[in-house]
Amino acid sequence: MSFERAHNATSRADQTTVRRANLGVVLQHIAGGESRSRARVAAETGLTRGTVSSLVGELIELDLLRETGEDDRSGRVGRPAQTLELGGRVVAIGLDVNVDYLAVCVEDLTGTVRYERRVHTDNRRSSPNLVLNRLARMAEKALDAIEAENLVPAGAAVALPGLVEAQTGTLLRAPNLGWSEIPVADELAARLPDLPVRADNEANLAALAEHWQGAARGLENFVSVFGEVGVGGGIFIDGELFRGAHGYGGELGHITVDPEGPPCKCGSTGCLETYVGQEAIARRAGIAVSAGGRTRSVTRELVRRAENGDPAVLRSLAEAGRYLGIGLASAVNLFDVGVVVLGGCFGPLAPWLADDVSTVLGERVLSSAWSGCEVRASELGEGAPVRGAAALTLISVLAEPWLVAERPGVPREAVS
Amino acid sequence: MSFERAHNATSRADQTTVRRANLGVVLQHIAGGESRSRARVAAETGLTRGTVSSLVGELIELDLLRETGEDDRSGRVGRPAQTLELGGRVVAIGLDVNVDYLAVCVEDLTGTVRYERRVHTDNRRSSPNLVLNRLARMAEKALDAIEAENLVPAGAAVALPGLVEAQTGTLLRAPNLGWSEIPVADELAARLPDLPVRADNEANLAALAEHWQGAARGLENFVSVFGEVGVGGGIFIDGELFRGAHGYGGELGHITVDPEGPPCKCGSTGCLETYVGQEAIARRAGIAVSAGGRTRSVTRELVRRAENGDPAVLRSLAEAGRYLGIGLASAVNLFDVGVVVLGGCFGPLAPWLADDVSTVLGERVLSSAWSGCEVRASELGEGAPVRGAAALTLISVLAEPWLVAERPGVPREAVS
DNA sequence: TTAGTTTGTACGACGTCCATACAAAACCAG
DNA sequence: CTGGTTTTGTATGGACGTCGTACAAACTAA
Repeated sequence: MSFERAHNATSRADQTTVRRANLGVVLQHIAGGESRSRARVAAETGLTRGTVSSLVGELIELDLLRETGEDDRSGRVGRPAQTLELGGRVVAIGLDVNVDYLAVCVEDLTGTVRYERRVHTDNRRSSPNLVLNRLARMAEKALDAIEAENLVPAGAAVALPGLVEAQTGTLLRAPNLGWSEIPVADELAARLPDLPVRADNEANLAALAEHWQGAARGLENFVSVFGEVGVGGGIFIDGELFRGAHGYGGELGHITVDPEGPPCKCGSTGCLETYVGQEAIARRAGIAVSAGGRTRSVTRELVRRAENGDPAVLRSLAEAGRYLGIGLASAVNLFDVGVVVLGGCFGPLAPWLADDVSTVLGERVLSSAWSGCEVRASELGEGAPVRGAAALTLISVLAEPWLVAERPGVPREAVS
Repeated sequence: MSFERAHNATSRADQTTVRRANLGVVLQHIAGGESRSRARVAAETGLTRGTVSSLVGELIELDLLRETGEDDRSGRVGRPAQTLELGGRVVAIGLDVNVDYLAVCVEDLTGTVRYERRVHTDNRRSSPNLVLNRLARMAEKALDAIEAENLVPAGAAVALPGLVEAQTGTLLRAPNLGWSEIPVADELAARLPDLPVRADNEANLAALAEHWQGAARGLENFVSVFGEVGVGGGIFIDGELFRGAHGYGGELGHITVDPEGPPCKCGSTGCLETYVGQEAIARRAGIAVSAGGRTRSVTRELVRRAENGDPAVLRSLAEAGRYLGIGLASAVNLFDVGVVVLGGCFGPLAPWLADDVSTVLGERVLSSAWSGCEVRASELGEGAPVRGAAALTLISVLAEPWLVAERPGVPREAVS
């Protein structure tokens, strides 16, 4: 199953093109909302009931839809509808490599988490090879659990804290991990036979997760900023993750917020990350950050002290909010979105950040007079990247359902 | 002819969908490049020769293709091809309202300018109504010229120096013009019967023009910065103009380059425009800018003095180059493009700007180590917005050729 | 029980592309 | 000059997918 997106490459169309498009339309319509019967889908999509019947039949064969048969509508005239529900056995695997943990999760088409594990290890001190071995073993256990429940994996994706070339799944550079030029997707694919593996930036996948099941549910356009040791950005435009030309767009952390500012690991000066990265916030707040310290515990300490009204912490967070606002304003001016989501460590800290961010956005966003910019806190927090990694595959399946038919693992005519 | 783009709104597909898509594929293939015969188009698109024949036949009927019959290939075996050429009578009108001039042009599908007029007037001192009347009269003269040559107008678009809601064609705010909340597209449509009119930001349209016939020909991804009194940005991603959620994205001029910088007209401080707007450059260079002075003469003066080695001017331009680099670096980090085009007044000044911009981009762009960012000077200069306005319609026609059949002005079966 | 309403399926019509065959127009070899 | 080869463009039947219509199924309301 290949996942390339032919965004603008106008390619020749065919009857099969029509069929595939309509399979996607029907599946997404049922996934997205209220319609739960063939007749309603037909009425709302404009397709004929006959056509919808045929499409639904194929989707049921592909194990992407189920006919539950229950219809609990009362007092309505006419033959009762056969209720359609999303998904049977198709699931996706999400993986996450961060500085101080590895994570895996399994999610089905409805967004329900069916399996989840998280292991805390300092990945800065291990070689990429060792870490990927460990992650592959975690994925294998997840695959065992999937098999035990008679589910079928449609694919896997891994979230990485660095610059990722999305097309090839290569990690170009992860300063906080100390890795560079690692073909992570290929390495994992070699360790996990018969499973398509993709790789993407953790901030991108966090944004995807917020759109899929989090604070940005249903939003077609928003910017999400993901704070950990580094600061990443995920940008959603027209219902799609925006990756830029090569696949490593949306790098919010290295927007210049002050050209005379402190030097950044990236080689530039005054990057947003040097002001609102976790280390910078902790340092200003007077909290010592050991080299091997866990990022989550730092955030917890910040939250604890902020709740107790520690003035140094409150000052530090206020400054962080201001700089976040400056950086986000540039992104909002360029992308013209109406919502900003604060994710990663900014999620728990949002109560002390959101107001300042909001104020600065009001001052610096050109279109704020017409369409104000709303600031929201992440709902998924630290778990967003793994969830987004799973969602990456699931969203592909919803958009291009026919691809699962071309997978060897998913029998076209399953024995059920 | 409606021009809405259903970007991600996966809508039901149909046989007519297939036909329309393939009409676009064939037309764009002939427009884009080398293929000039049915057989070659078939071979390169993957369609059958028979199907291409049928599609070409329809496109000829729509007056979008012509069979010139001449084939000057020598010494090649086989039956000679019937040469196909773009476009017969279909043209588009471009309009441009700037601070100190009005412009109109007529362009055909091959990108040839068939008519062009430019009138210098101080539009800051006139009411919007008066200016639009004047512009409409210029457009009418262009329509007369079109009719005299037996051409058919497919539509018009107007470039505006301000925030434009692209969907409705409403000018929300043009600080340098002193206009706000003017439904320019509707106003012009009312004055120009039977002609679909759209409106867009001048920087967006300048970028479109550079892609269509200028310095960014053939580039799928680039950022263009357009300097005049204000500073605008146009962003091209995946071969399409990026407009953002509401249609007023890409506002490069109001990226923050220094939060402690001077106040900007937009209400913020330290915007890129306050450093590299024409006034700022001229002021630092010691050139007086009168309130009603023409922007073009200021640029000419700057170029003249720079050529003579005026140190104040050279210092001012070096500083402008540096700040342009800082602002563009943020855009390049977010959009992940490989090329930057310097347009508007930055075009003629590029010899003194490009190196500094390039240097700063090398320092501040995160991915510069892998894919360096090239800086180019605009080829169309001041004329880019009008040309882009015409191109807006022409590109629509190439992508969605069937729309011209639904226009009353274009007879489906023309008498020829 | 009967009429009315809604759901899902069956079947023929239509549109579009594909595969194949064929005619047309050139070049090449002898 | 003539016949074979190559390439181009057209014509025709088949495959595929949606549409429109008709019809059976299942429920409500009177």
